[in-house]
Amino acid sequence: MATIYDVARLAGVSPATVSRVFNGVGVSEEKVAAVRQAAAQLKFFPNRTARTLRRQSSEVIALVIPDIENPYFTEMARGVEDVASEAGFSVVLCNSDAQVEKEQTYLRIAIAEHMSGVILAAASDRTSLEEIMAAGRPVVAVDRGTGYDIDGVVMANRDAGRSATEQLIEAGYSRIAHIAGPEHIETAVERVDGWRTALAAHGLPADPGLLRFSSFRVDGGREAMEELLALPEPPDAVVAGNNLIGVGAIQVLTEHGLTPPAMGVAVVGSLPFTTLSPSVVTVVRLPARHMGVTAARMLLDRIGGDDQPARTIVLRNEIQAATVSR
Amino acid sequence: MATIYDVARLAGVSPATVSRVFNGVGVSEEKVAAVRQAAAQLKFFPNRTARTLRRQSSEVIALVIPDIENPYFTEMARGVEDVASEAGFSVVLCNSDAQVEKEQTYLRIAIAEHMSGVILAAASDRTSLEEIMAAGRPVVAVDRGTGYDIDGVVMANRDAGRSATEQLIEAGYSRIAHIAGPEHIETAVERVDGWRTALAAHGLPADPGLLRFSSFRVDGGREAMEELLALPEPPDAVVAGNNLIGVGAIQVLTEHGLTPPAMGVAVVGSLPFTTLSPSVVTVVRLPARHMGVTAARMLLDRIGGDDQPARTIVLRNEIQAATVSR
DNA sequence: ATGAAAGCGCTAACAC
DNA sequence: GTGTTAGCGCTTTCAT
Repeated sequence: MATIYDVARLAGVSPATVSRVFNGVGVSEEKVAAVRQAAAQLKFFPNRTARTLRRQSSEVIALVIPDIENPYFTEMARGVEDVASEAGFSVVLCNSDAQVEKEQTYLRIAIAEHMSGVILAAASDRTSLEEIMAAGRPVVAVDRGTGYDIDGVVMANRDAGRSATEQLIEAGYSRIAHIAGPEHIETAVERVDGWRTALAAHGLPADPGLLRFSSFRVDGGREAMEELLALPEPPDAVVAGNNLIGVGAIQVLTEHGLTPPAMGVAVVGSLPFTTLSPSVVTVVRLPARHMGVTAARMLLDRIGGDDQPARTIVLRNEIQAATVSR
Repeated sequence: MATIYDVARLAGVSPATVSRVFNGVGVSEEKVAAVRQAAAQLKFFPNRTARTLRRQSSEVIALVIPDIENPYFTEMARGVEDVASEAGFSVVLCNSDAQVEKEQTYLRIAIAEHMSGVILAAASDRTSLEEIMAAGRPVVAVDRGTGYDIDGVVMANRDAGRSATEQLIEAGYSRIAHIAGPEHIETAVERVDGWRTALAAHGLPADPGLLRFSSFRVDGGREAMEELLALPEPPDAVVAGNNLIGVGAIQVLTEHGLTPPAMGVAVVGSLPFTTLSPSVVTVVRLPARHMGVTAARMLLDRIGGDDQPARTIVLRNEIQAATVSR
């Protein structure tokens, strides 16, 4: 690999001048030409590691998410990436696999690699940001809060849980179960809250047996749905706590010949790649891409030196109601 | 941020000793203890940028894929990640968005950031690897070949196309269309080949109107399926060139009241998050995770200095036939 | 506008 | 086993 010195020698200038050419500051026309020509000839690309070491910062941001196989997060990632690359930043995607330890490792890498900032969908409410905050790197929380006083972008989760439930009530269902995500994740708890609120508002029972905490994954949805169906008095409808739970629940229902709307189904989150007709399942669409875009903008602002007090932005959902009921 | 010098001073040793402690070479028990204690107190983490600059290599590999929203690639990413992190490497995921220019940018970043190697699912047959190869960084191709003499892991695409088609033939369909991926992508072309072969072997027509080149995405599948249905003489079955095309095609069929098996459907690739019964659609399962695992192992071997001639590994598929026909 | 030179934080010879 | 020291390739004062 050619260095700045090789280019300088070939172009007959100093290393400093080569650096200036690549950083767009005042250099005379002729020298610019000479340097560019020499660089091309040597296939020179500036060594980013050296630049980062010298500058103590790099145009890279980290996006840490708990499940790279969940389309909700990849859609968000696209939003982040579009904004970041527009601004000349690269995004490195880190999959914490919902484990606090892995997450911690990635946060340390972000510090140690001089990344400019982090967008984080926390693995749990036990996530620690001490180190990264001590390092002075800006962090924006997405999807879930963190317990720290930092910027954040979240969905209107209570609303989402409530609307999903209300749609089922309006469609005439009355024994409405809820398969929620893990109890230690904020979004899950808030959606449960919405489900409770809606039931209470309509004088329906929130039978504890109808609430299942599960994982935010397909198998979690499957297991919980099986349990619900095995109940002495099964529900006649179910609210799925996220997209993957929805997929799992519907799979099980299909296997039992209870394809919606035989049993009512409402899902918080878009159904990824569904082949179902949109008329049979109520979906509360969560603007994942928009969340990514917003978070990236906030982070870039912070990187740019913005130091106003921390803000949290709550994104509104869009409901897409089933038109068919049983 | 504390440096190695700060730690050395506090622990009463030389910077070199601190370095040794963090790199696991012979240091006396007491000094190790002193250094660890000092490091903890100062919240010291080794600066990776500096280490990378010095060592001229970093324990990071890049995984460049054309569509981060496609579960096929994220599943593969998990495989890569599992192997890599086991070996102490981090993976940075780069989304080329199927654009050769973006891909080129990421490859340059990989060079400039001293990453140890790259796993690449090429955006197109025009992908250039000149620079990265000149930089001496190992590259392993996945999913698609590259036209360069490098290691690769690919699926048995012809087989996949052929098996998918034959399943439909055996189920009694005779006018079998194929919605393929882009014509400039190897995997797409090979699957077309398999489709042709199967039809020929059974004396069925490969009507040119029944072959549609499209994008490897849901909307590509949708458009092509609409076109096929609008034909004066529409097909009675269709082979989808990948998972997302399959989703799009089935969506359109459902909207037209032609849910499989009213029209036969076979998909090359697993249907992500499907809520359909497995009995109605034939699926050729592609071992995406395994592909990632294999590629990561090959890359790590190369990084470790392995210099045997380039190998290409072809992964076998598993067919999961529909049990219901019309 | 340009060059000389210092130094970012770490590692790896090389001495002892 | 441990310390000294010279860079890795770049940016950035400070002179000129």
